[in-house]
Amino acid sequence: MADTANTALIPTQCAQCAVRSRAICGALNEDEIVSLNQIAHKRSYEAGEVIMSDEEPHQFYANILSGVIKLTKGLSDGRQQIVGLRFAPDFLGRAFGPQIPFFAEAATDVEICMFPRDGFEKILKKYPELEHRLFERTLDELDAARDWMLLLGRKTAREKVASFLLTLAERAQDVGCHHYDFDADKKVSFELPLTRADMADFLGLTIETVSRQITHLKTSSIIRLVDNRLFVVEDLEGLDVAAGNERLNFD
Amino acid sequence: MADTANTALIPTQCAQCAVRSRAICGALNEDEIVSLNQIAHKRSYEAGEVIMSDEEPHQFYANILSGVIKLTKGLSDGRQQIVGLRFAPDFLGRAFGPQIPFFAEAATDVEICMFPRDGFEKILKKYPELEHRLFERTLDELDAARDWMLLLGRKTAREKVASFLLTLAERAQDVGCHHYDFDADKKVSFELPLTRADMADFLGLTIETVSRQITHLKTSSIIRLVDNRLFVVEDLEGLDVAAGNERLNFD
DNA sequence: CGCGGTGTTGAAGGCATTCAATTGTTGTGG
DNA sequence: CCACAACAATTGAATGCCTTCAACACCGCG
Repeated sequence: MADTANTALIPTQCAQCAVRSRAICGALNEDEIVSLNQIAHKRSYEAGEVIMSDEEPHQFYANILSGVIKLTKGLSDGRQQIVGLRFAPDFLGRAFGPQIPFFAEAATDVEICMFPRDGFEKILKKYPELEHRLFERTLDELDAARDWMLLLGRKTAREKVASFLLTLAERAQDVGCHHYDFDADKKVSFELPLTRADMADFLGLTIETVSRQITHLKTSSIIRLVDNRLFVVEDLEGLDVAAGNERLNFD
Repeated sequence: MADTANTALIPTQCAQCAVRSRAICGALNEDEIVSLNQIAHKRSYEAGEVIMSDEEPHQFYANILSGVIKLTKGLSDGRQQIVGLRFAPDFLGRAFGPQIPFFAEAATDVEICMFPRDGFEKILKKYPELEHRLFERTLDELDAARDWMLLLGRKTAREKVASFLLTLAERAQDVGCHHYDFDADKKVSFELPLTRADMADFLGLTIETVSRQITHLKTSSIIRLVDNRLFVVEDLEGLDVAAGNERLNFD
């Protein structure tokens, strides 16, 4: 039976893990985490490396410890679409079916905590709470995917770019890493984890169009770029309007 | 009646249900189905009626018995995007969270088998297999949503329309209701369950563009229209090529 | 310094949209 | 049965947004 609830039982790797409470591991109690930790090991990837492919079953599931992973689908003539982005405490892998219908590729340098397939699936069967947690995450993913469908199908280039930046800004606010507050009034700032090409593939645009829209947002004093990757939001409300979320009513 | 001794336990409504085996109910054994049936009742909607709204929690979950339901999201200025289509044995409602971030609207006349929220959630807690089944469906939905993101972001109008028709054609083949085989060689045919306007909202296009692309597919002898809703696929391979899935390689 | 990778900017063209008009379909009442 | 209205779908012409093609700027690195 389960031992006395004792934090000392938690493996040091997990105790020191930056994402444990927010990752799916947060659903587990001490001995559950022990059994998961027993099969886990860390691995890192460099930007551009393929982590999982749609061509062969993935041999592991994983938590993302740091970095950003892009999920991509492509057409035979080379056109590509990013169908999902995974950040730090997110889970990687399709439960129950080892086959995933997309590529998972490191967008930045990435660290993951990986669990071999068989072992993880056993644990998944054993602890329903874990499956439940995965289910809820999947539902959130689906919501996000639907938001994205609205963006891809109905928004203009300007709105697409603004929406994406807004998402990143909100993320930065939530995580509390708007580390870059030059001014007294704290502007939100964040590091873009993607190249312009990736941004284009995410938004269903071309590189050039993305670049032009960023320029436009700059000249509108809605955002400012410290460098190509570091964005400062000067006018959050303006960005929201540019994203097409709020429309001023002058009727 | 092919079933064994216990069949008598199954409520008549369920025994006669056309979708039972394929719906989530298929995951349940006899007494489970009894308890679900106790809280269930049928209801029908006319085309155009809103079934669930994002403004208030939905008071029930449901199986679709017949008809097609469209899930829509919109921008404040009226632009709309269909983010999902639900057909006959599909499930409706977001598990665990009664709030859904979209509208569910009857695209055709619809019949559903509805379960009050509280009761269904209790049963869901009680029978893990039911939750598991819902989870797997959610994963499939997510896959479909990602396919659609690729379509919305990267395909041309021609490819979009062709892809959609191809999906419907495949559905018709699977279900085995390519009822409309004029000729000896069986051409796939199906009834379009949407107006041109809905099609446009699904594909991220305008009504006019959808119409033009259908016309083009007609003049290319890839499809034929018996009437505005009844499509016959004359050249399935041609449709596949038009959809951008297969590209002939002349390299 | 030259080079590749990444990002920006400019000009021309194309594809989908917008605006507008017509045709086809359905249902209702005279 | 037909006229008529209301809606759905098609077709045409013109505009516009995004793409395509091309050139250039920027940056780190050998």
